[in-house]
Amino acid sequence: MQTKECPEDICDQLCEHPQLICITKKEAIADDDAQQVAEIFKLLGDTTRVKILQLLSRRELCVCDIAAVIEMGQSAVSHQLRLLRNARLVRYRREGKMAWYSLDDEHVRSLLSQGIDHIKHR
Amino acid sequence: MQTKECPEDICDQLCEHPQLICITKKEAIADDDAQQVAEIFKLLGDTTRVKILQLLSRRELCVCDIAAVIEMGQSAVSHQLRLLRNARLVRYRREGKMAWYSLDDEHVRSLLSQGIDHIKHR
DNA sequence: ACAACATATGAATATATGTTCATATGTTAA
DNA sequence: TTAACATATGAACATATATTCATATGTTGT
Repeated sequence: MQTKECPEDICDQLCEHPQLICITKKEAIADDDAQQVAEIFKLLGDTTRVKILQLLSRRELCVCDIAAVIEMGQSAVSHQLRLLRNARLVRYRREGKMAWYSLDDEHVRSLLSQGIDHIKHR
Repeated sequence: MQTKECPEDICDQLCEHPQLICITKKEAIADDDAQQVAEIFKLLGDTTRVKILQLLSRRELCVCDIAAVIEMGQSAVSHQLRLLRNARLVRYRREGKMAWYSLDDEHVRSLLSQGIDHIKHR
């Protein structure tokens, strides 16, 4: 982001419009923020993870039940759960041999349901 | 999704809990829907595209100005704009040599700003 | 028609990502 | 302790994706 004043826009001949660029740069999201935002959406940007998160948004489930419902291998599910866990989108608790997972991020619940709404209405 | 009744849950010995799985399957998102939802989030799940969409959410811009602001090559920007265009997240109009792009999806504007909020508050 | 320009696009490349397989870890019941 | 089980994880593989380079397309002004 810039802090200096924007020069007059000499342009209309040039493709790059200095003043417009200058103003726009000030409003631009910081690199680091953009990366973090992308990181969250990337996690929501996979069919398997969408399915898992949608299930977990309704109820707590153990790994093998998730695998059974979405019809994928235990290992694949476990790998995906690790990504979601690391990003703190889901939490889990151990109960004996089993691990019960649930959604741990209300923002994500909301983003997900908006995403689902989005595809329903168009 | 299932339509048949759920059997009694015999479980607690088994890992897979038949009744729970059955109920959960009925609530699960359809494969095709999950894929479409993931598709949208996938588009939001890249740093470059987040930057582009955030700029376009504020004002219409031409390709080379976008490139100047986010400091990337014209070609890279153009390729990304094509993805966004194909998914109808952005629209563009021609004005002579230039192409002016703007955001074309209010859901996406909302998702994006929620995503940005999300990383700000935590 | 030609040169200069803005944008688009195909091909190539490097990197990231998702799934599978084999196996490790840790718990329970006998 | 051992067997059975639920889950986690490393390695390997196949596929997807983002960027760059070179070049094509289409417009404007001379």
